[in-house]
Amino acid sequence: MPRAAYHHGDLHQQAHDQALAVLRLEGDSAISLRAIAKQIGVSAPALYRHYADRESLLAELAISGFAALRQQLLSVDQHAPRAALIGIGLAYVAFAQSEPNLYRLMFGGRVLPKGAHPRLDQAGLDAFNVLQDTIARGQRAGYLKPAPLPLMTATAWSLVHGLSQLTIDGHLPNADAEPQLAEGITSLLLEGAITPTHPHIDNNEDNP
Amino acid sequence: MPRAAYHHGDLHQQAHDQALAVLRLEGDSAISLRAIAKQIGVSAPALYRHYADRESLLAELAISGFAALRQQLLSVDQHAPRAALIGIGLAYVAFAQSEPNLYRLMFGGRVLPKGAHPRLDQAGLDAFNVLQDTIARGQRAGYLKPAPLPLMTATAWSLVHGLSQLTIDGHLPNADAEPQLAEGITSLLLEGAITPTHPHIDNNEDNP
DNA sequence: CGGGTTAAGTTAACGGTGTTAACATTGGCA
DNA sequence: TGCCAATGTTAACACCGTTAACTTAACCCG
Repeated sequence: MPRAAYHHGDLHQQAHDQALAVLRLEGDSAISLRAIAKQIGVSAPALYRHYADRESLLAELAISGFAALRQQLLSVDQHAPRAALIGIGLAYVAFAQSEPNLYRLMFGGRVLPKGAHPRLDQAGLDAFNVLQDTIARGQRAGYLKPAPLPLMTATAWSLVHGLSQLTIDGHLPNADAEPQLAEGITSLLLEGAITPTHPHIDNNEDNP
Repeated sequence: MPRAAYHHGDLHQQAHDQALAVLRLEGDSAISLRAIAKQIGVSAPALYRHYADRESLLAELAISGFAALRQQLLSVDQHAPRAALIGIGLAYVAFAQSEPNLYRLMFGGRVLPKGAHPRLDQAGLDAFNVLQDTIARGQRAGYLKPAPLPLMTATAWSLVHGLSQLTIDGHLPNADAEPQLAEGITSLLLEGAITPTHPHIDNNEDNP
């Protein structure tokens, strides 16, 4: 077996795990190849046999993050359209809140420019498609308006992503009542924000 | 007056400007105190007379960013409620798209943990309040539902923030038709995503 | 006007980083 | 068995943020 062997045999996976642990605890900027190598008990350049550079390591973490997010979204019950939509939203926000640093890496944008890591882009698309399919199902069931699918998907994605980002970074004042917040927001999108008493008369006067 | 003077006289502002220029071009991770000092023609530790550390410099950039965002939101015409709400949304997204790297710094979350820079938190709140006031006005005018104000504000903020983040990072497929997208999304939130059959009149859309 | 206090700059240095070059070791296959 | 490719090693380069100790200049006050 591997008793201080020259060839480690498991370096790739072990570096991945170690980096993920550091990411969870301290965020992506705290991930250091040298520190990871030292922790594993290997020299720093050894990591370059398994990752082209630091960014590739981070990309791989983000890829597994998107896969986990996708799994979490796939586990939502798709029976009733409304429950499915709200369930997707709650699952999405719950993922972000349970893995804030991983989520920030996945969507940070600072690292990982769009086209640099094709597998990353694909993983993001795969998660995106779960949400899109749920919306399309809601439309086919007649529950959702027949608005253009890209528009509806962009709206839903923007809403859950924005809420996730704002909550995990503490930007929302009145941060009390979080679970109700996510559900209330989703409901508000579904049912609309304007008063349903009259069909919209646009140029309404505003003073009392 | 000061030609190659020992006391620079304007170092604080000049470092701020230089850092902002680098931020715009290459993002916050490319901001280096040593490089900025060299560019200005001063030694690196001189910057520590004006900024406690690198993070403080970044915080100051973010503060001025929030002030600029607030000004842009304040310039929206507040006459008609619906136009005001859509205008705020468009102005918000336009700001993010015109200053993507600055916007990422302001909301990145990686740098600048919540309570570390009180002036930053206050600047964010000031911008937040412009949006919140607009929503409250819409409620007083009877245009918006009388839902809890924090809920409505969180929803609107999440939506525009999410859309901004997703578009500037290129996460949305079908990224065509951007201006329509922002307006369509805002309208969708206002009028609701579900088919208006539920409010007990003339329902003929049917589907199991 | 002169002198001291202090704000604002200097160089030198510490420990850390990603990354490359050149070399060493090993496992597996012809 | 012998070679080759994969996978490690050490040394080194060019950066980085930050601190300590020192120097210069500006200003205020007696």
